[in-house]
Amino acid sequence: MSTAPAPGPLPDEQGSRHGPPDGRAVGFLLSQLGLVVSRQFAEVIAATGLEPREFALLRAIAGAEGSTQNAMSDRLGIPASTLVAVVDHLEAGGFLERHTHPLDRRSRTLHVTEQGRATLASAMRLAMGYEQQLCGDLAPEERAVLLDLLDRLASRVGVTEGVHPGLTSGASDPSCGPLA
Amino acid sequence: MSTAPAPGPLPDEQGSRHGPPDGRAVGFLLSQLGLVVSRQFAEVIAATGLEPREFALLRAIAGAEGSTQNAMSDRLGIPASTLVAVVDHLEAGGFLERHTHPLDRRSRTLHVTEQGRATLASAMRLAMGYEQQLCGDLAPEERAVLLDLLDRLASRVGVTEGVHPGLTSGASDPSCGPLA
DNA sequence: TATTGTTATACTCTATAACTATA
DNA sequence: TATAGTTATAGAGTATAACAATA
Repeated sequence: MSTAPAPGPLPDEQGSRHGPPDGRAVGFLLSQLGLVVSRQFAEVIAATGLEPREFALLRAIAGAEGSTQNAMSDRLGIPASTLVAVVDHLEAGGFLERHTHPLDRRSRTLHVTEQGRATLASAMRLAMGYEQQLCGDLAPEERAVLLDLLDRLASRVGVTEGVHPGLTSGASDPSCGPLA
Repeated sequence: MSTAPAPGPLPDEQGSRHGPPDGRAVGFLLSQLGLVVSRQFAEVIAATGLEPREFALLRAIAGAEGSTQNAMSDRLGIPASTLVAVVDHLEAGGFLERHTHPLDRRSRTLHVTEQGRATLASAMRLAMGYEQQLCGDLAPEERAVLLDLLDRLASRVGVTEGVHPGLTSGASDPSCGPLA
């Protein structure tokens, strides 16, 4: 699947009245902003040694201590084979540990270490700081309005709450089909 | 550069008042929406045989007929070596032609064919249709408000109008630095 | 010697599918 | 026979640098 961006705003064609009345495109802006915000977010939390999806996984485990890799794979939409590498890296960094499941020795349960929790908290603070900075020009009511509008687009477009499509295996993703 | 997505919304930590008051994150929503919208847009215009960046290039050339590859490379922020493949594909599809520059035989000027123009117009209609569908739940004033808010975020975050960061070479991109 | 376009190389990312050890 | 995790392999995409033709 090509994850290539939308190519530009959509100026009116003279005469035809199909397009937006102002020649600007919500889709293009979202595509631009989404990419830039993702990159900047990655830069911001890089100070903690975490990549975004490692942060996401660590947070998910912290909220469901002792889950198996399989469970996490399902929950985050990350293919099992991909998850292995992420867990490897987090374990090598001392952020989490694998234990063998007491009842099923095929399974590994995942546990956040003390260092993992500290790092997670620190990454959380950085993330919230970035959110504040990103919205620094917006009055609180404006931010509320923006959140509402984005939420409506998100539900229209078929985005699952809290699950990022970038972590999901894209090819067989139905939400990625012709149109929602 | 990792273009990995932001990992999730940001629930309040009890006590500390650094985060958003509602536990939802504009950054995360933008990251989610941007990716999904990009994918859907690609699906929508795929009917024309164009990929998003081919669409972008074809549009740019149509608006600056006879430009050289170098000029286009600069303008869109696509590395010259990458542009070659895109132009190759567009030329093979009959959408544009390379001519040798009359004054400098190193340079190739780019020209949209008749078929290219027809296809471009068709892709444009599809794109505008997608924009309409995307914003179908929004009243016109709401859409105007959304555009205004997104524009303000975009300028704050350092997004160049009409230039998509996904086309730009990410590594050496200053707008991708620690923070804007 | 510098520049345009091209090609070659290397590197990252990811998905598919084989493989192991348990069940 | 089926499942959890792992490893291996192959493909897409892209950036870097070498290259040929021209200036």
